[in-house]
Amino acid sequence: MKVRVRFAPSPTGGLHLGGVRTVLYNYLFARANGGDFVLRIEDTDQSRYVAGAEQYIMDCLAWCGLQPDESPVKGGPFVPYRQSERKSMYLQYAQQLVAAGKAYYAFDTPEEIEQMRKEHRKDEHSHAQYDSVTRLVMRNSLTLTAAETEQLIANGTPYVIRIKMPEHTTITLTDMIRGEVSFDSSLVDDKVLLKADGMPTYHLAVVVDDYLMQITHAFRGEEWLPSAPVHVLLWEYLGWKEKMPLWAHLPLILKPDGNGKLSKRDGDRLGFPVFAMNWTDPKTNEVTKGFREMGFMPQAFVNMLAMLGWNDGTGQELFSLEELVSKFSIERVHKGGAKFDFEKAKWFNHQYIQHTDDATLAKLARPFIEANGVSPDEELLIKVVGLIKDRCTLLPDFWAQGHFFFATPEITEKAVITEKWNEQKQTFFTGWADALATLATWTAEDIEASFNDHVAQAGIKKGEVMLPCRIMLVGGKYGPGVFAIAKLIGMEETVKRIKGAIGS
RNA sequence: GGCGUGUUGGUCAAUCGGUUAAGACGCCUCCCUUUCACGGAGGAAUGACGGGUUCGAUUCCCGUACAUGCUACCA
Repeated sequence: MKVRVRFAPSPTGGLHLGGVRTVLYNYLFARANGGDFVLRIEDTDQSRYVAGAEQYIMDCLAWCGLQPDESPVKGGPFVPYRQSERKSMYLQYAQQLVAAGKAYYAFDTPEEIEQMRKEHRKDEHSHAQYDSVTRLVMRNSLTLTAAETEQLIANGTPYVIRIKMPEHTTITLTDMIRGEVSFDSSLVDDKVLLKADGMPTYHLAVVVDDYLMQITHAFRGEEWLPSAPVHVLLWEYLGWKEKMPLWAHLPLILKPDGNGKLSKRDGDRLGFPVFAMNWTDPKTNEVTKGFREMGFMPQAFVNMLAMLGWNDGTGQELFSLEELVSKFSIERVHKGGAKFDFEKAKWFNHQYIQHTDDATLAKLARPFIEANGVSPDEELLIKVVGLIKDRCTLLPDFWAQGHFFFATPEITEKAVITEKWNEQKQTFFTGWADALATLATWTAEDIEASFNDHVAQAGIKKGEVMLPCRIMLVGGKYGPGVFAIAKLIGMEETVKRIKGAIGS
């Protein structure tokens, strides 16, 4: 049987780190097994619909290089891929369950349910949920006569269809990561399968669609584990047990400080992105930073995510996507959640920058440089990138570390020059600047040789003028070797900067 | 509260009964660099607790603690 996996997000906002990792694991598994990777949009909750979220999710996948084989826009043999467009398909299965005595109609209003919960919460040992004991006192097709039920439906009374959980049955499933996990059916409530608006809930939709789309392996977050018994039962009740996918519940990604699931809020609070790309909330216009805009390379981002909860056992940390495809194994995924470490994430990006050729890097860095209003010549940019990549961790660093190559910098550390300034230095720099203008060849070596000559002539220590020289050219105490900088910005500009600095 | 899941340094983590308990990030020291990084060499730092099983437990089992997830007509 052909391997088929799916990523099934709900289009309600930005795409979280954990979501991308789920996509990644799906993708790797599909590729490694010659299978299909499906993107299915789980938009059954119309009240949570967010405009643009679906497109945004697809854009994120494209940026990461994790494109689905089948999706709402790409199509495929199992169209449609949006659950809202599949609405009409679910009722029959819900009815089939009712007919088989595995589900029932429930007419309770939200207020009535809330009332029931309130009463049961008073009793410490009660479950306060719609289950095998409480369903006997609620308004549903189990407590009403068949005629009453039919009448209510005929009258257009809103109803939902709930699964009828069996009593005292142990439901066991084998998780690819956790092994056998079992639950007591009595402790699971009668989940709503079909909502009053005719839409299925996630529970029905995920089973029906996974069956219809012939999904063979289902990866999802650990937060779904408690409802897994409902899904297992549904596969059984619908008569599809043989076709049930193999489950894998992925560990959670935790916040760096304290504990708990990593949320968008933690990113804002601690100053790092949580979403793959910038997300603008269409209602509030609030922008949440993304890894892309913060200057991560997609390959580094993906590599980092792969290592968050998985390793190949050898200690290797840098993997190309192709390598991941061949080496990834779901069995080696960790059971426990991992705290997200932004410092480590940055390290990955630094590694990728070092391993990327200068021309490619120049293209990646360009938008972050142009964001500052300059548009350097491609050849120059490539040289600059090569000179400063060592000290760049994120793409915007190419501007921070290299802006002085593109425009005369503002001197921000003037004190370094002025504090110990004297006649001797004045003479040295004036003389050297003039000498530079007559230099036969403009190489870093020649520039330095000239510098050394003048240092000797002036009778001062090289160390006394090196740093001031750097400040004149760069503006601050950073950057690559001074003579390499002079070489690249050219004779005229070098002389201009030195004279400009002396003059002021 | 109930149920599920998890627990090796600050963080990510290797180990599939016997090791001086890898490696990486971060941190500290030194070297390199007349800037800052990069790089190099060192260093500090780990099996939650209590019982078993075993010749021997980080590893297997049971408790406890702690953490976390879920307990919606949300996914």
